[in-house]
Amino acid sequence: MSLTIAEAAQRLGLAVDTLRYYEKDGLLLRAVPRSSAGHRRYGDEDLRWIELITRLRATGMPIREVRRYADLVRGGTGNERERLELLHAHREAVLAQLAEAQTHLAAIEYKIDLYTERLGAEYLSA
Amino acid sequence: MSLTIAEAAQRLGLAVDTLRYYEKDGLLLRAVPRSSAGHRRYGDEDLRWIELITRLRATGMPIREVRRYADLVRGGTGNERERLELLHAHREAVLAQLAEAQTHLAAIEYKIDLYTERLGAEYLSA
DNA sequence: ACTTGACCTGGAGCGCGCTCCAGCGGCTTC
DNA sequence: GAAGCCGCTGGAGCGCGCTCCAGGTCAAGT
Repeated sequence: MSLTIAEAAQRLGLAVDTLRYYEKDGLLLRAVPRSSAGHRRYGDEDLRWIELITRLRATGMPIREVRRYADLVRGGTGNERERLELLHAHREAVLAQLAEAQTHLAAIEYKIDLYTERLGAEYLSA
Repeated sequence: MSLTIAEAAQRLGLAVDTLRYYEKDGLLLRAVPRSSAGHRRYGDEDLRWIELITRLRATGMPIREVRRYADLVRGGTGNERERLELLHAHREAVLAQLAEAQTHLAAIEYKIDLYTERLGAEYLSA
């Protein structure tokens, strides 16, 4: 029902240091609850939230903007429009970045084709 | 026919410092030719090469691997297969990265839909 | 002759996002 | 009760990819 930091890290594919860093840096919705020994216990909600911000990070959102989003959610009801705007802007940025990457990829693939052709010819002439 | 570093930077969308840095770091195929005053003059080939490595960079290839590729090309004929392997591996990495980004994006869009719905309901009830 | 401005070099500095470390506390196992 | 192990904290350190700076050279304009 609740995981140690090592278990959470493994499940999320993050380092334990990263989990502590995210918490210290205000990226989480709350201070993660502690056991009697003062050890963190990650609950389902913590895990789901961290999964979401991991997706934001993995699509290029900077830490500081993730924090802004977390601040909004922590702020409670009433700023949904702002949250939506933030996510929407990020979506647009990701789409633009994907399109750009595809253009670059096409150029790189063209280069690959040139080499493949060249090596094919060499192979035939050998 | 040949450009100053400022002109080259503008055309390539890079900073002049970045151009000098790339050269110092061995990412270019040759030392860029100089004017009598010792100022760099970028020729067409220089520009085309930098354009290519900019695409590699923009798709996430680390500097050190760009250098490896440049080393190969500088090495002359005979290592085409290695070059091809490097580019091919990069292509695979980019494709994987694009696929992953799309998965993350879908999850983020789901979240956006939730907010949109919520705000829509609020609008109707207002 | 002097100013201006673009460029040069070597090297320091920086923002980002972690990652590592020392020193310590507290369960569990023998 | 000693040893091992996991986790804690605050803070330093690091790799990446630039970016900035001081101090200097050179060519052109006035």
